[in-house]
Amino acid sequence: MSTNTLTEIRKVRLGKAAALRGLGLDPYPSRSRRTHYAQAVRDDFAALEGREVTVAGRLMSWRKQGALAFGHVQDQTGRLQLFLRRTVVQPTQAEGGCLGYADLNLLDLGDVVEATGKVTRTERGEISVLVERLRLLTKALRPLPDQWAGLKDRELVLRKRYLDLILDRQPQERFAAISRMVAEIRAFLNGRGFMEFHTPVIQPQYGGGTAKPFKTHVNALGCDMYLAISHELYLKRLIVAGFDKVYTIGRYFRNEGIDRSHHPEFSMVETMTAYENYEYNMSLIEDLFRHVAEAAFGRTQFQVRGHVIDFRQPWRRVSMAEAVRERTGVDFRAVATVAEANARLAALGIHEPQPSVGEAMVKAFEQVEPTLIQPTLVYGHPVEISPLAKPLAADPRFAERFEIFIAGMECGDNWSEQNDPAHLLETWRRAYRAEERDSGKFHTLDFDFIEALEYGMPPTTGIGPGVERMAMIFTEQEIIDDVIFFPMMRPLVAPVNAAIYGVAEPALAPVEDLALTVPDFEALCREGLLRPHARNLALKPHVRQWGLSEGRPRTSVHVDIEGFLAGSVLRLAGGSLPAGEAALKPGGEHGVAGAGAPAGPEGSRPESAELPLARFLRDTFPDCQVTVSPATVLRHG
RNA sequence: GGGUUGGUAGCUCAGUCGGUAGAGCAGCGGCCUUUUAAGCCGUUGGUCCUGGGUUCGAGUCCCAGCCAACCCA
Repeated sequence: MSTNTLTEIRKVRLGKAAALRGLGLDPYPSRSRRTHYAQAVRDDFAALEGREVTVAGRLMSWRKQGALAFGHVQDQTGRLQLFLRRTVVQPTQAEGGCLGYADLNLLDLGDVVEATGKVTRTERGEISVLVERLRLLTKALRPLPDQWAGLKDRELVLRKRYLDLILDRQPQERFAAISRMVAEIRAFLNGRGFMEFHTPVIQPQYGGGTAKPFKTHVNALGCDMYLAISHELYLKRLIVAGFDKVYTIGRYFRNEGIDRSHHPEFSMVETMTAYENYEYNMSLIEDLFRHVAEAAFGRTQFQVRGHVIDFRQPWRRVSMAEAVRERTGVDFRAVATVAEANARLAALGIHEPQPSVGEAMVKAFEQVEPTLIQPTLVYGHPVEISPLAKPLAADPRFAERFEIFIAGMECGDNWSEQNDPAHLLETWRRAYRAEERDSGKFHTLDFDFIEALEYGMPPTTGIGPGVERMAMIFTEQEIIDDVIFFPMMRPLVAPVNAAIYGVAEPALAPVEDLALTVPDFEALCREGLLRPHARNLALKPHVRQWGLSEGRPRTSVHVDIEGFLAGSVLRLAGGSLPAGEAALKPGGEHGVAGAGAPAGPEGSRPESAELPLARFLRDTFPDCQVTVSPATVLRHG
């Protein structure tokens, strides 16, 4: 049989799965009886030699030598050799699900197997399991990439990260380390008395930062919302509520550029501590990094961008003004006017005039950043760029705010929170311009938050180190995609998969909900404002019933129309009706449920009757072929 | 945003001056009682990213596009 294209390989393997079923073996049984990990067998060989163990994992190598066979299983801890003798392996038998030596050709590399047998050492000295019972746990339908070469295609590594990890130990260890790192962050904060809370990812206002948000729509509420660009306003509400030390490991979404150190979706550890100020946080962040280094990685020195960074030393603390003065010779504290500040900037070779002295200093500071190699805390940012921070008592032109720099990278932004509601409102009002609402340049006006502050938030301070930045430092990676397991990429259906799965075109885009009702939709069509995109329209009615257990059954109905919108599905709302009424309305004037009165018992498929909407479409767009699927009925509650 | 590079079999890669598309691994068939770059022999397998163009003839040259990476801002 000719087998080489992926399609053919897949067919052969499906055939093997069928053959296994023919032998009474389930190619996808429900569980394993593993007793030992590979690593444990190797580590405890002295104690385990001659004793029976069961190991399980992916079959990674396979060498048959007549009546002998050798292979390796790989589990989370590593690989272990399987040693098979024809005379020792139990023959195929349905009960127990054992696969015998005669049927080993039904196994493929990449299958997940379980092997039971005595721990032994082969003549060449490799610790092995002399297999007595072999079970297939999962049949793999696709071949693994070449193991010797590994996955080289960077695009494939990113798109199919799981393959890279099967083949390569290094990224496997890296991502495990990142997981440990996050666990240690939690352990550290919990140990300091912090409480972890969830804050909303979908927010009506994207407050707490300046960045372009992702916009989304909440159907149930009929309004637009934003994915979080920050979580601090919610943490502060928790402080108002009376918790003194809170944190979240938040998911952040910023609709901005992607490069080697920025990703639209990322995470930060964000804390809020009441009754303390930024100086508390300087110590907290230092201790946090030191704890993570030692507890999750067992060392304090790391290679970052060609520098050896040592987290054991106390971190340097310097004011931004002083750091700029040291590096450039310009002391912006002594600069009185914007004109003078911009002249100083120009002298430094920066020909981008800034609107304030403070912002000019920040611009000049950009020259300093790359020189901050060992962990450095830079405090005293200009208040102009610190609308949520408190001014320094000693010099109100600067804020109680600090940033962390490591190997020239900014690794966290932190401050004493502005808790004067009148002052904050004033600041926001000054900066806010409605027409630039979604530009990402200004804080939004979150009156609900101001209101919370007006009840009084104690003095509060927070830190916000980026999880990915920390991961890059501690795992010594320079590209953010190497610490994000699933980096964001354009969706892609490979042609070979399109063929295998019978996808003619890229899958339809997610449902486009215009929040239109059927009558509105029909009216718009009649007026010629809406026209179908394609000739073939497929109507799919959906009936959803809920509230049955509460004795208040409700029914909502909607129709998806494929082909009406280019590349997406149009969903028409049918509203909600008391149960029964919808069911009893076949062909009711606009009742889409008429397509399939949900009268049958649960799970039954109602007959598809003529749908008024379908008739309308046929009448209005005579060129179109209109097909109606049976209604899908969903019941819950 | 700019520049550079890449996309050929499931994977890793060759492909000369424009002349019928190649290898290794995986797969398939056979052999084999101690293997470890994965035993030995045989064998199969292609949307050369897509679409145009030039040409008797395009993986190769030209144009446009798609996807990605790397570097710079």
